[in-house]
Amino acid sequence: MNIGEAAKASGVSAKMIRYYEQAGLIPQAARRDTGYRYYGDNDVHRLRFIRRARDLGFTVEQIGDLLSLWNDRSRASADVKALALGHVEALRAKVAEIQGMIATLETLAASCHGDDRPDCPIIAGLEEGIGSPLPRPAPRRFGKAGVPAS
Amino acid sequence: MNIGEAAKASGVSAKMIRYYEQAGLIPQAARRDTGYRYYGDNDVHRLRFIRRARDLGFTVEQIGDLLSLWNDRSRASADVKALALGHVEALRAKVAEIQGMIATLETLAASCHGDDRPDCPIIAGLEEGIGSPLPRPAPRRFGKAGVPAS
DNA sequence: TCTTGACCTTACCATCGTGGTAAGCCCCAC
DNA sequence: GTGGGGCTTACCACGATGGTAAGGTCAAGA
Repeated sequence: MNIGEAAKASGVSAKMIRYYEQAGLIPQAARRDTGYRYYGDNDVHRLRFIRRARDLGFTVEQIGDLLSLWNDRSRASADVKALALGHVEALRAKVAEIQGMIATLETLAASCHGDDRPDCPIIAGLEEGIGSPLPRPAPRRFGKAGVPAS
Repeated sequence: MNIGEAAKASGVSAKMIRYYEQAGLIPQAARRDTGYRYYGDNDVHRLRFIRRARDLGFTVEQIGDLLSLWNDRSRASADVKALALGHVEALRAKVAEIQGMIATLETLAASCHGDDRPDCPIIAGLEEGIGSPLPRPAPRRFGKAGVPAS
């Protein structure tokens, strides 16, 4: 099948299929005489795997590792589990970070009467520094690759 | 003071100060004869405000709105509160999304014995589709601008 | 006075995953 | 044979941030 059909069958856009190929996540697709890529069921299977891993928040790089593990029929399941649990830890850290933001915002919002009057503790909180004067530059351990945007 | 001092005083890197200026978040800085930008205490105050808003996960665009509200001494506190609570909603959605990922991963990991043997339900889950066959393209309502990377 | 090093300037490039666009070729159905 | 849709590559864009390079400036010390 052509790339469009593979896209429909796998849930990965044609655009992203080309990107994954270029990124080395999937092998170079076979080509027809015209230059069109063509795909078989195996390829779609692999793409679906990738799609699901993305839905679970793995980065493209991590998916590369997962694919290696998938293809290595003799690897220990412990290796896979370690990768998965490591990712869970990263996700949890992200959640904690966001929940900290939520808590601060809710505290501020709770003390804001939210009516016609102009004075507002939310603005004041941003001005003055909420709890600590400057929460310090944030370790940013999960920057960029932490969790995909969507 | 020069940009470096303003950066230290505000917790915003010189790089980002220039970026915020270019993005219209802060007005064009005054310049010395040499072309050096210089800043006063007001500017640092504004930068600190921005810094804290970023720490709370507001996007640069939203911070623009916040700054407008800050500068508009006659706006209703309700306007600020609405912005803040809207953001809280977006953050909560993000948390829910990530927690869904965590739940799935933990379910998979729990059923993986995690020893030397190669068979692994985590890989199988990615292959077969975890719960629903294809979780469907994800509404992606909070893409890009949802929550900053770090 | 000259030098040195720290600071400033602008203009680029990279990240990460995704979407868009444009120019041009290909294929199938009518 | 023609039209519309699919395919190709090669670009640009996003958002927020960091990096680098090439060049101007400033202040302190020799």
